[in-house]
Amino acid sequence: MANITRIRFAPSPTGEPHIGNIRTALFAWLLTRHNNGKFILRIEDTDQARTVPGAVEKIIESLKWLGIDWDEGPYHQSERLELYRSQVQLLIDKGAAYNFEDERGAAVKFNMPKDGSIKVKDSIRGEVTFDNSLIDDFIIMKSDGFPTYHLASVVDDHLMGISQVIRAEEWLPSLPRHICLYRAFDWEPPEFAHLPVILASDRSKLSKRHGATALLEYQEMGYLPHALLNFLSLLGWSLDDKSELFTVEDLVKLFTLERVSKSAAIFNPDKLDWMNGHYIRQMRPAELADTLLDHWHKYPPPEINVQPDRELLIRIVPLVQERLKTLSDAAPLIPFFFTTDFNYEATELVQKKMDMEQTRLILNVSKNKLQNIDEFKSTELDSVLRTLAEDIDVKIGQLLGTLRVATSGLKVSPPIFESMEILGKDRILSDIDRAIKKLDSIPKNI
RNA sequence: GGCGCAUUCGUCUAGUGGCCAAGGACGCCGCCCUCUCAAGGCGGAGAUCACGGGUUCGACUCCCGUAUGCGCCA
Repeated sequence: MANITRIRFAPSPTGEPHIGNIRTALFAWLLTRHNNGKFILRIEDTDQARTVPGAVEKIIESLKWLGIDWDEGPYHQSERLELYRSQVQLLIDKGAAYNFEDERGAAVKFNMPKDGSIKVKDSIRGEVTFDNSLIDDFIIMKSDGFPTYHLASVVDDHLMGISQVIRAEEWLPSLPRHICLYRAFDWEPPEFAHLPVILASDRSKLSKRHGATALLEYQEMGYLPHALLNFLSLLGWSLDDKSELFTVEDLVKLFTLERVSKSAAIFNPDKLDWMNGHYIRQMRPAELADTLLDHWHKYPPPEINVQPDRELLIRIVPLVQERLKTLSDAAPLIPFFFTTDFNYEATELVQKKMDMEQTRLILNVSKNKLQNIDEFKSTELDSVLRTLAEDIDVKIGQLLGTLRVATSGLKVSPPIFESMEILGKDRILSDIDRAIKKLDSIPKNI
């Protein structure tokens, strides 16, 4: 009731945030918003040696891309050193910590209880138990004057009023240390939830050798933020036995820790592709066109080297929409809409079970028929060319196959009648002329 | 090595003692549709619920052990 939910995402700026980091952020954020709480971003940069320049910017960019917003922060632990020092001094004064020295200099260690055990309730795993005698005294303040993760995170979580600590499973073994720290400070510990990890397909930790692991790489590859968010939400959480397509609002409404699973999940790119394609198919043409324009602006595709016209693109989009798994799939399908300068081998004009003469015939008679069409509409093109194929006794697929290459330069293309309508009569006729010339240039050795 | 956590179709998962001779999704296979590729529709294969003991009238579901995986510490 009066308990206000305050949850933090506390990444270390040691590189680009990967899928696992962001999934943790997502779950923490979903729970916060579900409870109408405050979400806090805290940068844990107390390990100077591992801090990577630019990492904070990448963290922020990643979160913003997915729409994960925060109410406070980013706080930087490196700016709170005095605070940690005074808290450590407090512990020393109480006898809960002590100075010690080794070859690297003077540091401070925490005095772990030497016997007994710690039982803690984890919101996901239930009660977990640790034997104190197995845990050594540990460093809380390093010789460089920086606190360790253990000290800094406990101090900050308490002082920032964090109600639930949501973090990855890898932190579970250090939970007893943190509990002891809370006790030494005489503070009430927050609730803890340790999320299952995300693994690569060989069940090992996700790493660079498994391909894309950084979240922003998925942006570059043309995934939609909503698809990624939805997909990630299902890695370790589920609503029931059926639902899997959720809006962000649904997720916020439905997400609870009770439905988070305990076991590690393997990242399955195939399913992500499917989901991304699904959300692409659901977009309005203008919406997809704008999304593509944005994507191309940020990651210019090699296939299109002009600035595509938005209105034209809106007409093209319905032809390719259902053929896309990612935004990056679009450009290779449509360069011929933006240039007549596409290239292909003359032999590609010749369809299976056809020869040069038949191909030449197809091109010539098609040209004649097309010339006489006044309404250059797909339905008209459809019926005219279909009739033509029958008249000259070739399969419609063979006829269209030749025209496909002639007008797009592609063996696999968007639907041909609709494409021709957009391209217009003049353009199509000149494409066919070019094809005929190309065909004539083939040395006759068949 | 010690400790901790986990273990249902290839993968994500549903399942909280009888509704499960285990359901859904992705992927895969087949058929239909079809101008290519897709999308879509229909159907199929795919899990002795890691293994072994208990508890119980009854266990995927509870307990113990083993194995394996992952993590943390050194």
